[in-house]
Amino acid sequence: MGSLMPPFDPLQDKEKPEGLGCAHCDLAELAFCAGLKHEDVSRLTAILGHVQLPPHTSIFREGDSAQHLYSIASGSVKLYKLLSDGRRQITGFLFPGNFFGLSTPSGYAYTAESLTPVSLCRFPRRKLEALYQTVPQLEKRLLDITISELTGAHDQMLLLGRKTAKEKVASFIVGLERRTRRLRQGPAVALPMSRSDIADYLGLTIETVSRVMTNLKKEGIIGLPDAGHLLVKDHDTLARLAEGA
Amino acid sequence: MGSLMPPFDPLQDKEKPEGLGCAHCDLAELAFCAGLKHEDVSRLTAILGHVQLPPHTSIFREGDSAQHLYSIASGSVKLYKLLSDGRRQITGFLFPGNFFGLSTPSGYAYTAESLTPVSLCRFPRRKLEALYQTVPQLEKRLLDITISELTGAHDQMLLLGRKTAKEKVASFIVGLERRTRRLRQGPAVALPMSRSDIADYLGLTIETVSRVMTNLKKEGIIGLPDAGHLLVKDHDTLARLAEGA
DNA sequence: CGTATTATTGACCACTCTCAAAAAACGTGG
DNA sequence: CCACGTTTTTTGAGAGTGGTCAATAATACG
Repeated sequence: MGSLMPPFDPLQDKEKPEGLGCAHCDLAELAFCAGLKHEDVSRLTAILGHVQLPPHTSIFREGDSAQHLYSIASGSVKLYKLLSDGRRQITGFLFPGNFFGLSTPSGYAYTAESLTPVSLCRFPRRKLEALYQTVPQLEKRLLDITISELTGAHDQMLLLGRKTAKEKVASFIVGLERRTRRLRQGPAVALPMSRSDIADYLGLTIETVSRVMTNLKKEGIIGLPDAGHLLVKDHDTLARLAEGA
Repeated sequence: MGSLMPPFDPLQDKEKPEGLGCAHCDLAELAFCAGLKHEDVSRLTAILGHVQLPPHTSIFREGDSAQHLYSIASGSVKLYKLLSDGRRQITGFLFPGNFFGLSTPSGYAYTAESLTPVSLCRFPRRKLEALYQTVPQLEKRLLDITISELTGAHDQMLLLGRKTAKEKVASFIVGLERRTRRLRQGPAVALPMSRSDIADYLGLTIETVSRVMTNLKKEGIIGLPDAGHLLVKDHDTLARLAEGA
């Protein structure tokens, strides 16, 4: 499960200890550097640090005081919240170019954990906030990102509150396919998360997720070449299922 | 159902057609004017318009091109999304001081509708964005508001995906009580929304909401003096239920 | 390979939904 | 102000989707 998100070579980052990078970052147009002038990107580069993490490692926990913001260079990450008895809700799966760690004064609202080996850009919150004055574009960019995340959260609320199991799984696959489109070469969609993660993302059990996946496969809508990969065979039908039509 | 949110007098706004107000707006510390200098508040006042609406009136619809942002002066509002077959998810109930209408380039992500008679401050998006340059505080404020809404959305995802019917209703009551605390005089919490609205907010049916309410009442945790009002009798037990403990 | 973990499949069950009816609240007009 | 019809809420009986518990199969890993 180490090479599920292939487009970025972890070695690339390991070789340049700090400060470098970002110049040849393929993600320029994805990450929140998007649309910044070269000199402003340099200002960002000046304050960020690079972090490498193995899979299944906590990046920060819900309630921790929020010292950093993160952008994913390679690998994937999950965000989740827990109830006291262990029930878990995964609030998002993140991929290269995605941003996370924005918080209220009461600390991070969720736990962040690597799914695969990840390479992260880490921005000290204080320093980033100080940069707002020099690069006001930055704040605009963060607002846009946050609004876009809020919109996604609303979609997920509709999914969790009102969709059937089959519609939930279909929505998950459609969303995953879309969000990882530019990161793939082949037709197979990587599933870096476990069935348990998918279940906790959709408000279902692993058994139900497994049963629905099997049905979709039997109906010829998807293929499951191996655990860890998925093939969208009938995108239209899947999209129609996802919208509950 | 016309006077359920009593602390603000609709007449007050009717008498001053445009432009005035805001100076004696009790909500200064709630709304996004919070912490602005007097002259900056004036700049805001200069671009905003006042809107009065009767209950059960659409303010804007999902997908509409987003021309305005809104702040509630008095009354309450619901936000919701629909599936093609009519299934509905209410994503939020809003009260005086709350802000809504932030959107991505693809338009509003949800429909907004008045629950009671409402008095709104309406900000033209273009003009507000132009003000960012003069009043950078504004953008910071909007970012804070959006992050805070995103945090709330994550809480709601946990509720929708992982809480039982009883825990959902308890969470709803606790949240409503907290969010309307400074707007009440008496001990009774106003319920400006219908059972159907509550059901669509919690991902339940009206029957289940009604049954759970009846149970909570029989257990002496809440009181239901009349439809439209609710009394929290055992706040600790309710809060414990809400957290699933 | 052998062991541990994860995913699938099966049988059964329960929480919540559906359908239906009664009760209460609301609005309207006489 | 009350009678009436309408809408909303409550209550009840029964059903179904998805959950629980358990066993098997597949996969990962040392």
